[in-house]
Amino acid sequence: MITRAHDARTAILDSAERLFASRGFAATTIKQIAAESSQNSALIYYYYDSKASLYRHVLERVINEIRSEAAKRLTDDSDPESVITAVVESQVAVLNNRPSLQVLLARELIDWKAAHAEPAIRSLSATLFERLRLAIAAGQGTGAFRADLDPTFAAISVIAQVGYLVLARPVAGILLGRGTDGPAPDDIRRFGKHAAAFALSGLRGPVATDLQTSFRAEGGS
Amino acid sequence: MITRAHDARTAILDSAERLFASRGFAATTIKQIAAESSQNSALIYYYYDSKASLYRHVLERVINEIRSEAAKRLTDDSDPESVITAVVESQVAVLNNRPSLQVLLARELIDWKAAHAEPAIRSLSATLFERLRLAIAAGQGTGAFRADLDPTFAAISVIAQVGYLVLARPVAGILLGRGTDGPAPDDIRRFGKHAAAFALSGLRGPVATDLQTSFRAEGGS
DNA sequence: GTCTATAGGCTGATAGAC
DNA sequence: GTCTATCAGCCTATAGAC
Repeated sequence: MITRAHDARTAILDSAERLFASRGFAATTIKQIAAESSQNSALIYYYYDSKASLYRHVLERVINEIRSEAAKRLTDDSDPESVITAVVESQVAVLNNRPSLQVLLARELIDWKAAHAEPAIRSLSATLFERLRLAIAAGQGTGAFRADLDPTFAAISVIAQVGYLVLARPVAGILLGRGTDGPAPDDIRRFGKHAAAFALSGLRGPVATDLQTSFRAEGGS
Repeated sequence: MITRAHDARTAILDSAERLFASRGFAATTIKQIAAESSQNSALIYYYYDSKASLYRHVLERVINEIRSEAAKRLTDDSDPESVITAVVESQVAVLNNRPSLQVLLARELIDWKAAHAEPAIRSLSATLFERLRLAIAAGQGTGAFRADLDPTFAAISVIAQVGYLVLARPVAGILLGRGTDGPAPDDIRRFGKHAAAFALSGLRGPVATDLQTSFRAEGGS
């Protein structure tokens, strides 16, 4: 289960991930995966039932990595503002460290309407997203955040910012003057800081209430 | 140039747009397009040089529709806040009226890194996006918006919200309790209203004042 | 302009030697 | 486990009748 066999299996999975991410499922051939991983194309069918099965295994691994990366950054005792910052920072980290993860997920969304990833997305939704939503609702409860926003909509607005940078990478690159290769890693880091500040500012609302007179200068300190 | 010929040509274009949008370029075959449009598959090669050429024509038409739809909603004398609202509403309108337009653009981004759409995106960037960015900068100049945000980043945050709903449609659907088919048209309308409000709130900042000095009362909850 | 027929190439997948 | 050889089917694209 380990050593040579493990290596070949993993090499196939790695190459498949790269190619599925960069070209898409339909445009990637088994022979391309074999060549990229320096393995025999028939060996792919020894380890995986079909191209579709290989894709499902690739996707499963990607989803687990995204889940664990995100979970790692969320401690249980965070205040609402920290939760929001942590979520955005986690998006930036995944995006900068393993770009193909989110690209592959993006393709899954658009190519299969998330048919393979639906259980995983529901799971992430029930844990991570729900945590973000509850943090926003909690902030509204204490008066820290304006109460007239729908917490679910607001949570989507939080994740949408960096999410858009992933999904519309070439557009973001052009808008930032970097061309269609997309934003540079440092652009993404800086945009992440902006996104967190923008979201917090949007949540706090236009006027600090009498009960909640604390705010901090973002970007200045 | 009109009547029968025009009809066949347009029918091919229509079906190609639908199929390229829903399945992607590589997964769509010429015969599928022929069947969907009730035309002979060889006729497609009479009107278009190749599958790739047909795709480019489809994309060109889509881009022109997006551009004209967006331009229609932007008058020249709008104040900063109206510009932001108009941009978001224009996104919602396109998304609800012609969903395949933005899906096709999304696929172009991810499948070809916007290689075919780059000139159009640059053009849109130089007009529409620049207009949004300048509106934000103008608002900052009058003190209506907080000055510590990068106008380009802020403009991306504005368009990212509805943009994410398009690109991550199945995710948004799950998060909103609608399943992988994505948000309902009414969800999108309501989210559009939220997105404009959220963006304006984020831009206005925690205090409505022309002075950007702020109190330091950390952890004041 | 619209059709039938088909070429030529590549794809996913399998059989079977080692 | 890893390899070679190969098949059946589908794909884009073209030739040529009408």
